[in-house]
Amino acid sequence: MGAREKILETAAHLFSTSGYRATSLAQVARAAHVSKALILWYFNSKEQLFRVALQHFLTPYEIDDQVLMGLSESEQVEKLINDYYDFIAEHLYSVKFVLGQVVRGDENSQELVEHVRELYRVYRGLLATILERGKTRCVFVPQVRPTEDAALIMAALNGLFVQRLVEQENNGVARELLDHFQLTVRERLCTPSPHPDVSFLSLPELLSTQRPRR
Amino acid sequence: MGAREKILETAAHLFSTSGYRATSLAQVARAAHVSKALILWYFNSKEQLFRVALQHFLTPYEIDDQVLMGLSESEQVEKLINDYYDFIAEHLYSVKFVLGQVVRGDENSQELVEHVRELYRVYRGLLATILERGKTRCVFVPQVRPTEDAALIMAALNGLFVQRLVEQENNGVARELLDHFQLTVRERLCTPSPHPDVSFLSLPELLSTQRPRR
DNA sequence: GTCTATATACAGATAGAC
DNA sequence: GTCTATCTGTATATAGAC
Repeated sequence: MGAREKILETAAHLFSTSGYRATSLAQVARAAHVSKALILWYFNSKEQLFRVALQHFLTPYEIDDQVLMGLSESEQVEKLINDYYDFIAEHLYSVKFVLGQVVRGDENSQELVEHVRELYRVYRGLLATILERGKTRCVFVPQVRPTEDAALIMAALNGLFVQRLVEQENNGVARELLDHFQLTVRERLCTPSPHPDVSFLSLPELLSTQRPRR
Repeated sequence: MGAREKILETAAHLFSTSGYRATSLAQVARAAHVSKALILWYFNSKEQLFRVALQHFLTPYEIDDQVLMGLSESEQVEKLINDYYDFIAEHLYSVKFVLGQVVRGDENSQELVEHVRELYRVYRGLLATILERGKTRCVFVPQVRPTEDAALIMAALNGLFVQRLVEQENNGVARELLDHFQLTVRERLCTPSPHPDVSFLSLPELLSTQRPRR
């Protein structure tokens, strides 16, 4: 790996974990085993280094909606939720960083935040579309309000992420909560099966009266 | 207002919006119309100024659970949700700051974050207790899992907050989402009335029937 | 391309006049 | 109490040798 690449990778990592101001060129230089001067030879200023380095963890922030082909609406929702969660878990340090920039309103990363904001909207729109389709196909309950419920699902997911940050929980506990969330979402969205287990709960029966076929 | 007070207020505001490192004593001094030396005469170091200034917006972070007296379990949940949301809306800039510290893991505000973490746990515990009681009293559906559902509700609330930050939405849109969330929570928790009006919206009536005495 | 040496600016903190 | 002047460290950035 060339020195330039090494610098970029190191900078992306340090900026992500410590933020712009808290990361000095000296730190980057030490961690990348180069001199400060070399960094400024490639990138003319700290700010430029920052911008270019951001592309490193901005590129993978793309949505691939091909993978939803052939799944039922409820499976699609389930998959979108899991994927979102997995994505955050996998890119934890950079997501944390972006959140930090959002919170601070740092002017150095306006473009970054805007990009993420856009991805966020796309994701939510995708969810809403699926909810809408599932609703018209009567796979989902008619009370579903696509836009609002999509926003709520996204909010809950973001909240689970924040919860994990605040509580400093390990992934295990958070996973359990996600499973519980998946369950809750299914119960809220999906039309109950024609032969519900009536033994205990009365709600499903109630709703089953207004349930047409697939 | 004395110079000391002026410094404290200015510092609290600047630290809250820009963070510890990004706020210099010179800035504080300029904004408070005093000299740097005076700041260090009152508070011996920048860090100490930071700590003392934090108390300014840490004090109001208390939970008053007396106000829940005389409400039904479902009303209690509703109130807790609204209060949490209102609190965040009201203390937006300091909550943003705390979130920023959590995200960054800043060692200068360990105590602050720990305090908030504790309040968060108490709030969640309170919610869980109410859910538990409502469940045994059959005001809530038996599928309710107090701990998990409380955590989920908190997560959704935090998520709504983050959503608002990311989307830079005005309070109006966020309010609508909160109302939709309240509705969703009620539908999930509350036992349906024995004679639900299935025609369109059954919920408000629903709640009025099952409201027992104190 | 990569380095050392250095310029320049600004941070937090101290000394001491008033 | 409040100030000006100054010290010291560290940050970004430049100059120039190799």
